[in-house]
Amino acid sequence: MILDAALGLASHMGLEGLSIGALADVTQMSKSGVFAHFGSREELQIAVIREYHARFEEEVFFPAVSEARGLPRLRALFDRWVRRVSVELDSGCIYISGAVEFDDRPGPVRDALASMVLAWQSALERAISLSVDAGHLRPDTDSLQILFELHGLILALHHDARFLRQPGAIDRARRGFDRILDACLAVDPATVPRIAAR
Amino acid sequence: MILDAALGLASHMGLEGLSIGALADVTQMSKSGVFAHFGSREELQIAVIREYHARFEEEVFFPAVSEARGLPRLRALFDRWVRRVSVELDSGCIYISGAVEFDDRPGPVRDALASMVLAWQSALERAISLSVDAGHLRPDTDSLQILFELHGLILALHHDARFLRQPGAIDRARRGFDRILDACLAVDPATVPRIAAR
DNA sequence: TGCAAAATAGCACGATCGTTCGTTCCATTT
DNA sequence: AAATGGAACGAACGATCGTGCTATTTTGCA
Repeated sequence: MILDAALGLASHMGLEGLSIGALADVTQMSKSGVFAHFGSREELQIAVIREYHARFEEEVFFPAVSEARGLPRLRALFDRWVRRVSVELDSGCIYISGAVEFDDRPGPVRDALASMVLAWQSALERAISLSVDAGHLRPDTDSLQILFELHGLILALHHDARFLRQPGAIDRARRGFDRILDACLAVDPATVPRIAAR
Repeated sequence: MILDAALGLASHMGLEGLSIGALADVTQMSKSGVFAHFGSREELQIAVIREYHARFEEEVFFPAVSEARGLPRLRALFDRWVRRVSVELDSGCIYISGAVEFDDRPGPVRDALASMVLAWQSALERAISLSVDAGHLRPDTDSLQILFELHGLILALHHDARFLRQPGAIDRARRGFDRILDACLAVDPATVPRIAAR
């Protein structure tokens, strides 16, 4: 319950803005009562990161891996990723806000955050590579480059939707996805039945 | 001099992490001496944003508009943008960090930040539209979509270079730029002599 | 039902935050 | 020579921060 409140608070104020006092107010507990559960603010932040990671896996990664490997799975991953970032229209992505807050603040919090982000990125890169192996994407596809550009779409979505409050950012992200992958589609139509269709 | 120090501090700690006490330490002044120049913390933050905007214009926008309109100018804009975000490898982009910090914190600071970002985005969009008008890009080019994707490349660059400390992010951003624009190049080779070349 | 253990509350601490106030110093002007 | 203005200073304020310590309450198990 405390973790849940902490996650909600951190999504609004960022990991740095997450204070034990505010968390105590929200949970109707005393500061020391909250504090005892974590032992330090850093541990609280790390616990929040881990919890966010678990939910991210549950809502984005796990449901998507049940899709057929290759483009369908990749599309499902991106689609759920988009939904996660934009549905959280009033609860920002901790991966993104944390990356900005801790980009030059070394320490265990940054390490925890980075390892989670890297884990997600490598999972996504694997899905891209699998699409190549499955023959859906051209063999000379640079999967790390695709990863970079897809990540950029999500970051731009987060920026435009959350900061600039521009509607239509979701569509732009999806259009970007299609455009990026269209350029890498395998030329042999036999190997790609109709997977690329929206 | 104070503003200069404030900018350096804000690039490292973010606009929210910029404190008057720390600024006084850096400038070897008293807190009240610093404070008197701005009247409030919010005014200090806004002054920093304005100063950053001025420097951004000076280093990115103004030199690029001296290039021939169309693709050369657009490429120059992106190139200087990339350099600004990555050269500041140890002094983050305030536009980007500020967008995350103030994405759900209404007020004059957010307004100032948003207006600067929007100004820059519309300037970039104009450069894209000009490339269409000049015949360098296909007439059916969606300039706002291009803007969205280019912005994504910059954000991904900022993320990978600053947070993940991954070398090669600059190249990925540049490659992304080429890929995005290659797909929109006008088909008539007469109108595009050799502008698309790296 | 009783008892150990865990959870929570209460209180206080040093530090830092933004801000206000009165004062001093120096340069410029009258 | 006197008066004025701006800039910086030092001290202090209330608030909040994270973090200890010590009771007290609640919980789960024998």
